[in-house]
Amino acid sequence: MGQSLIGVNPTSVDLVDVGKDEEVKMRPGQVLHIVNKLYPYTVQFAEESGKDVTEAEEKVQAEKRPCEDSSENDDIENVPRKAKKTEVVDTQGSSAELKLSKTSVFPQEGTSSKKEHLGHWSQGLKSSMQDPKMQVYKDEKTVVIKDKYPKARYHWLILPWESIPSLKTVTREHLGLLEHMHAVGEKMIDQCPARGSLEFRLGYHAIPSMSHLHLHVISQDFDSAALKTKKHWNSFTTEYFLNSQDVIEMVRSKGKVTVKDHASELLKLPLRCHICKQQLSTIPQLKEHLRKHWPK
DNA sequence: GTTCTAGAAC
DNA sequence: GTTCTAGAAC
Repeated sequence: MGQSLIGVNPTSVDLVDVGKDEEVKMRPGQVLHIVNKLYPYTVQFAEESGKDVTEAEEKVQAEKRPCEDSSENDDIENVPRKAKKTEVVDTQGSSAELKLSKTSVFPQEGTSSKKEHLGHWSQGLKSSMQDPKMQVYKDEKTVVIKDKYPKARYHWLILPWESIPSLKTVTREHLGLLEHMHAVGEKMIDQCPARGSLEFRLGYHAIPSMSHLHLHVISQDFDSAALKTKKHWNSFTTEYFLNSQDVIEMVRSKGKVTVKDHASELLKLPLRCHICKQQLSTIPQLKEHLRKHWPK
């Protein structure tokens, strides 16, 4: 869902959709008074050393260093950084009963009942994707980061700059973007020194844990210390993992993505090698088995 | 999504 | 006794 801003007209509420290609230019420090007649807000754009999303898009510094594994990832996740895009300041005491309509301003800000959402772990990608130290590639539409807990030797996430919560909100309007994300994923593979020896898959989790649409690009060795549970395994090796190409085709034909009802049960399936289909009883045994399929 | 750990499984 | 999994996390 795209963000929307509410007009300043004090007597009527105008919703301006800026979701697609938001063109609301705000400068750091500029103050925008967003006034829902019942719920006044002041949105202030905090300074961010020239790293506003829109600016980042304009820069389009298509830098690529996919596979050169640099140092260890700094653990800067879930720390709600001050230099976010916007700050919402409640200029009036908030009344508990007054809720912003669903299509209202900044979905993640919540209303008042429950707070934290931006600092919640499920929102982690939103901050990671903005962190230059995490970015491995970026262009006008997307950014690529390495999965913080890679489940294989190579595991990237392709994310759109546009705020799309998940596949649930994807429509035909997004087809071009989905195809671009796929193309970027393949470009990452092309750049990878192991492209000749490892297989790769590109796809989405049927029921992702992390908010913000993200395409997984993962090598099929599954040689990773972060791969620890049956859920991990099955989320990448059963139909829980939706091929990017299939998703694109589904959006093209149906205009949306539907997920099978039993998707969540797939995570409980017995451990089975994705290559030879042998069943293993524990994760350690599975990991030992996988070595047989490693490239020589 | 991960961490932690109780208790099931071996 | 050790390994391993699965569910809570205020």
